[in-house]
Amino acid sequence: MKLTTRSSYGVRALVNLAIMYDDGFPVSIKYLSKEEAISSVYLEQIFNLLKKQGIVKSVRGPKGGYTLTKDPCQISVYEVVIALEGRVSPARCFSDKKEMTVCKRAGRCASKEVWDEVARHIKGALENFSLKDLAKRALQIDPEKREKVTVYEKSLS
Amino acid sequence: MKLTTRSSYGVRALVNLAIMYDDGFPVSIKYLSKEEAISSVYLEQIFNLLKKQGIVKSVRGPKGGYTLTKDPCQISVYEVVIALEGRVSPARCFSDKKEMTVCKRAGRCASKEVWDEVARHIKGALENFSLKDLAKRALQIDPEKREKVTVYEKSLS
DNA sequence: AATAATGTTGACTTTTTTAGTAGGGTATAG
DNA sequence: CTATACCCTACTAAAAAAGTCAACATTATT
Repeated sequence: MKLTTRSSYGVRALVNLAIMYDDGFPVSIKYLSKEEAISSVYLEQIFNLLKKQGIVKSVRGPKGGYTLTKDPCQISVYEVVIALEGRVSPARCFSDKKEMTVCKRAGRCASKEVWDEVARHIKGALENFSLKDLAKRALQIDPEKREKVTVYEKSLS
Repeated sequence: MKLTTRSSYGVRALVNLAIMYDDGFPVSIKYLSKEEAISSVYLEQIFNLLKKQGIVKSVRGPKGGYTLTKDPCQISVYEVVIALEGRVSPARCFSDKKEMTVCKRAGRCASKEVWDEVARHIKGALENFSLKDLAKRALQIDPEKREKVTVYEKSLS
């Protein structure tokens, strides 16, 4: 019942974009990878997926980077997890995307109903958090965060 | 965000024990592996874990097998999943068993709170299902189930 | 126009986990 | 005694996850 690092790295990185959203600066992989201590090459892959799913857009060249396509309060963690993980259902008897059933026994399987219910709960919980919420919380928790952001943004001007 | 086959196999197999609980017969791996179409050697491993966690007890020798240690209405799917999966938390920044934190950033990590919340929801959902519930449902769903059980139990007498 | 800082892409490698096998035990009903 | 169960410790193959590499495309700045 676990997430891959893609989701957790992805969410952590996106929180930074959310913090800087109003300022309009694109955020570079380099900054993110330093700030979150994640391999920059790996982060690139992750942002590739996020871009494909329309969660971020990119700006190339110097002072380039990524920005959110929507206001952070409109992006739920659920959306991000689905983009990076593909699904949220604990069992593989069925998938999130297609309503197509994989396991042949699913029709006569009582436990399928359990996993189904769990998936609904997970979805509900994840939908309840927006990137805005997390950004707010991150600033509360880490007092140095604001400062770091300011320094980075100044380096772009 | 997925479960391994251990949990789903385990739950499916245990539903059979729950159905036969009142009759007092031990259920053999052989029967379970046939009934649920799961490799019998693999199922043995799974029941080994379940036994270690005190969910089932075993009877050796001919007509032996496994039985539940408690009434099925007192065994939640959560208990089973924890026994087989070890945890229910989506991220690995912390574990279920020890309250020990693994990720160094956990203290300053806003997203940890999300995974925490999700874990609570998953736990809640899983605790809401007992093996008794599933047994009942399984009999509703599959009309032939009762018959198969009867045949098996007769072969033991 | 040159440069350097960025994103883009696809293939590659390594590590970890999952799922399952093999093959030897031990206990016990009949 | 023997067949039928559980018991235990390895081992292995396959898949997935995590991460790396290399070559390239775009663009702000000078």
